[in-house]
Amino acid sequence: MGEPARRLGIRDVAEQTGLSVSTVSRALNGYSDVKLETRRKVEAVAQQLGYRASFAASSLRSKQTKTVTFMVSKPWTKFVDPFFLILLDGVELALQAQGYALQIIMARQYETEFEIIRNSVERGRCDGLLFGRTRPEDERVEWLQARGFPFVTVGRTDKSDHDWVDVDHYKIGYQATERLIRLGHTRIAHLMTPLRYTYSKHALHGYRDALEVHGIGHDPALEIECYVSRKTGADAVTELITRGVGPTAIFCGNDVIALSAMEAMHKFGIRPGPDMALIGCDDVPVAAHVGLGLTTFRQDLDALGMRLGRMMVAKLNGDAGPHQQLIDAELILRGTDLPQTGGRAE
Amino acid sequence: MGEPARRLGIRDVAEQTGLSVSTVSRALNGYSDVKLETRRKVEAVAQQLGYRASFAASSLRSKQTKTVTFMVSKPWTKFVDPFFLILLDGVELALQAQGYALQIIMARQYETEFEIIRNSVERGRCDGLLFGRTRPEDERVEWLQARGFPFVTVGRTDKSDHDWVDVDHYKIGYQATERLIRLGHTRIAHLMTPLRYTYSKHALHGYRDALEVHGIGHDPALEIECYVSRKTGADAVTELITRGVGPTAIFCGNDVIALSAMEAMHKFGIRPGPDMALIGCDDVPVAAHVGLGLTTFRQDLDALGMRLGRMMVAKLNGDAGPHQQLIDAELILRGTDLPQTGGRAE
DNA sequence: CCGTTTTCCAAAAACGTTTTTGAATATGGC
DNA sequence: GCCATATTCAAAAACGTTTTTGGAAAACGG
Repeated sequence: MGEPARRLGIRDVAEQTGLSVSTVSRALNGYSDVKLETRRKVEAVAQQLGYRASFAASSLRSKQTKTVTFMVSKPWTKFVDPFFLILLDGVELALQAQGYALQIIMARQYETEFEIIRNSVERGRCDGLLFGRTRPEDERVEWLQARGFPFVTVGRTDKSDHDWVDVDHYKIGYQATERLIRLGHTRIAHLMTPLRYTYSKHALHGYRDALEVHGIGHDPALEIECYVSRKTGADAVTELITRGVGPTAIFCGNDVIALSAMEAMHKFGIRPGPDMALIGCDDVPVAAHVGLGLTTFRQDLDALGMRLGRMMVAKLNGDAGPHQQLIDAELILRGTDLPQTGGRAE
Repeated sequence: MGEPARRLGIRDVAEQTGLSVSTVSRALNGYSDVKLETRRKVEAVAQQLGYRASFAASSLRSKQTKTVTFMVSKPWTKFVDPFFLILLDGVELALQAQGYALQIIMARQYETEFEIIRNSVERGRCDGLLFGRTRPEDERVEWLQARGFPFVTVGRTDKSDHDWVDVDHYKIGYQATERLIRLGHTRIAHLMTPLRYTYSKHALHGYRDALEVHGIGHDPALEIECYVSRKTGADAVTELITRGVGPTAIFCGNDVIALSAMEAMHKFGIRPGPDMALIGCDDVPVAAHVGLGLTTFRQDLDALGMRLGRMMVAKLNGDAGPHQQLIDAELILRGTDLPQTGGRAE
């Protein structure tokens, strides 16, 4: 028999405070043309009533959502790559400091990513977009650029005129390979992350350049592309062993591949480290605790995330750009980067 | 000098098709009072123009967002617990099938969770809410119940009249403990997840009940609460060893704790398994590959997620409920659940 | 062939804000 | 004391949809 439970609206605050709706709105949104005393009263009443502006209404009228969407891709979430998660933390921090909210959305597969982006952008569900796993020719980037919608990517593309942050995978590939060469290795395999991603190519170039600089030619049989499920690091190791192409060291594109590779080595009775040097990338939590400790590269993801967030905010505030940031990874020496022994069985 | 680039609106579709705005809306939303031929034409034009309804406008008018928010807590994202991530996959699948979108939002700490929920609900940013890490007395649950806002939790509270899905941690605790007792152990420690969470208490009860049923009293010195950073599983093991309370087996509330415990054991020269039986919970990806293989419990998270999603949809569709689902975990026997040897040094 | 129902569409109201515009009052300079 | 300006607020328009309401034309029943 009661009221039909209307939504608590700005009108209620206006009535309760004896002011007009417009004044209440301006008071709550921090405009300067409202007396301090009035603002106080409005805030008090709003607080007491528990009023908050309807998101739909305010974003319809003001044409901004004060929200940034980060799109994550499924393959990574499945195999629980900490990469994006830790990144998100920094992003959120940076956005929040400027009054923006972060909202995360999952994409089941690459084909749907584009659709998700279109939907988010065309329906006006966010003011800016963040995503990773960029490809050299990335249709998402092209579409967003054409529309002039604000976005920052984690990773580069072939186009250079958009905002991005990225880890210097070229340097990682170069440093890892050089480290292994210095340890006396000459037959160094590279278990690559999927080459469709730009960063995989960067790592590959670093790897090849390091070999070349030291007078070692690269051998296609030692370069194997790995995937999350189809062909894992273990599969690649099996391939290397059974084919007898005889590497004595392996540089893996990421730790998941390295971990998987280590597992296969155990099956073959090969000790990661002493029998087969190994360097990974990402420094996943278990890397330090597996076997002798996996030598790998650590990235300051918190910093990367913060930069990502700040770049987004800058763009949203009208800063033209393009802003681009390349950050270095740090080589974490542990137990698996051992010298070439030569005295191995076989 | 061109047009000021107005947003593409439903009006444009109406003009292009020669119909009224209302008819276009009804056509696009699948109402039955529009001729098939007309609907086709509208859809074609909308498609061609690339029109999509403004989210703000449509949700303002229709009072629904067709969106469900899942709130994840930071501690878990930091330590990259795959738990919620895999869960999310199932949730998304179930929601999407019913035309709902899933949006994820991070909470930096528990204090902000409540604020985030209030903001999402009061500003009308979503139609339903999903979250985990429930506590026996959970203010989030109470507040949402009082407001009558649709939500489903992952985990139970002391109130029984709301929707939830949960893993039967009582049974896990009971089974793990019983397994260790059957192996001859009588001094069985329990490294607990934080007791503020309901599920930790369930596991503890299962542990204690199993002991009691087999005539073993529980020893407070063997029950140690572990946290993600402050007091880890390693710290707890150190405490157990240095205090000399002499357990021969440990049941850990989750695998992260177990992994950390194993690390400490190595420091003490204790072999997980032979010297100290160990059972974890969650079956994180590395569990199978660490040492002898960690014996643990696997939960069908995909199924749990799907149920969670379907429950949410049911609630959104007006199904009264309450719906509650308890799912069993499966004991995965690997290498660390070994019999009591008795012949250990000291 | 007339009255009734069904089918299909359009006009207008409504959603809850923010922004624009304007106006009353207070303040300042001289 | 008067004009110009600053301060503070209110009325009304606008945002882009969906929903409500109504009405014309078509189909139907007898």
